[in-house]
Amino acid sequence: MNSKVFALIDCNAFYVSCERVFNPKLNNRPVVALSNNDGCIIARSKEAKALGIKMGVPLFKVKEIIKKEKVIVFSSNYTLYADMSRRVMNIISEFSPSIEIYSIDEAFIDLTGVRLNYENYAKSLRETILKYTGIPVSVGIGSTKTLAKVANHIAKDDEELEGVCSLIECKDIDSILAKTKVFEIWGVGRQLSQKLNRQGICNAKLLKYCDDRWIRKMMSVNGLKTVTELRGVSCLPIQEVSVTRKSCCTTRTFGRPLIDLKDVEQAMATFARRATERIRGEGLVTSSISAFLSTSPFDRGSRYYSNSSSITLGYPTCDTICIINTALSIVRKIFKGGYKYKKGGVLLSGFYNKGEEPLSLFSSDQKEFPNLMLTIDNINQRYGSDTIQMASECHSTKWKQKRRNCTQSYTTQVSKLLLV
DNA sequence: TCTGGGGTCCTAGGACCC
DNA sequence: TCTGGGGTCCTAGGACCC
Repeated sequence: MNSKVFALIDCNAFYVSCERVFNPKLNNRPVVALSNNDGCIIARSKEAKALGIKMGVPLFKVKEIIKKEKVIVFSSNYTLYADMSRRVMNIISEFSPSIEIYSIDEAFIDLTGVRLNYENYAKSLRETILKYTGIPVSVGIGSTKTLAKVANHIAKDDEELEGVCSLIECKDIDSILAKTKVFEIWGVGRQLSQKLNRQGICNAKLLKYCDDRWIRKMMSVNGLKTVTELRGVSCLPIQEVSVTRKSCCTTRTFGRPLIDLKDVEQAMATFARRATERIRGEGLVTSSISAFLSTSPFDRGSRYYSNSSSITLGYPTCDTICIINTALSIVRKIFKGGYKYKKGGVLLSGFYNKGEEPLSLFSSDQKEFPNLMLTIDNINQRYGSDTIQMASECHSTKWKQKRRNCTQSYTTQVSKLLLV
């Protein structure tokens, strides 16, 4: 048998589940978790879904339901979620040597050649994760990653399956695909599904039997891969080692609109510093710096403005001072007075591993402070990421985001440990 | 009052080369 | 009268994912 077996492990309502681990009173209650700036709902418990609260909806649009039904609302606590994710992933790695961590709450594993019953294996994985971390997961199993995704949806929806669904022994995958809307297929988003629907292709079974050349034209090369995977032919392998990233950005919606250049500069200096600290932690240097600013696209009362620009450096660097200065020079160029800025960001790209960057013939005036950077990183790692800032940030709080109801860092700070 | 953040990949079109 | 063909590289914009 040369057919492959993939499993997708996906945490159920991950952010809500993390909060429940440390506060069991939340069990069986409607709970939601919010995006940054307390803007949108990005995780919902089963009970909250049942109230009709949709994924991604802005908080203010469901205020009524939340009040009436006493829905519990959390600002997102990424420090906690990242640590809980690490624990879940560690357990999954023990069940398969071949794992791809796909997102904070999802991982693919390769089960090809496992001699045990796949469903039993998945059930024991699920029980172990629940027992050791308190996080409930669903497992979908299929001969391709795309089919494992389909199986995972079924495992989540059908309570009788106890969180595990395998399509490996399934004799009639087509009838399952017929019940899967094209929008639910991994890799088919809003635009593509509308386009397919207009052509009369509304479910995965119809898509599976379309002509290859037609699919290539409609959905481009990745779309053809998706459809090939629906047919049971694996084209998307497990990506175990994370390849070097191609870009790194820090962007935020400001807690309130900024009007003055000085306030915008302070926020953007912080974004530049955080992005630089991240690439430095990964041993990278950047050769291209971009910055963007925009007003709110939802504010009908004001004129919309958005602009960005980038600068290519003559010499790649990971020096915070140099990168902040470059970012601020872009900010001064794209900033226009008289607008209410609501969002900004700094994007770094054109990376090299430190020590492998090309040397420049003309960069003798380049000033860098590697020892200073190392010291700052050590301090910030130990005492919290914003402990040492650059003077250009001015310890600014004007742009700071809303975070009305955020739980503490139960697992990453000794002083915040839960007392029992 | 109030609408997230961080990524990847593909394509079309323009500039440029000989 | 009549104005090629083949290629690379870069960028902006749009699609997708969680």
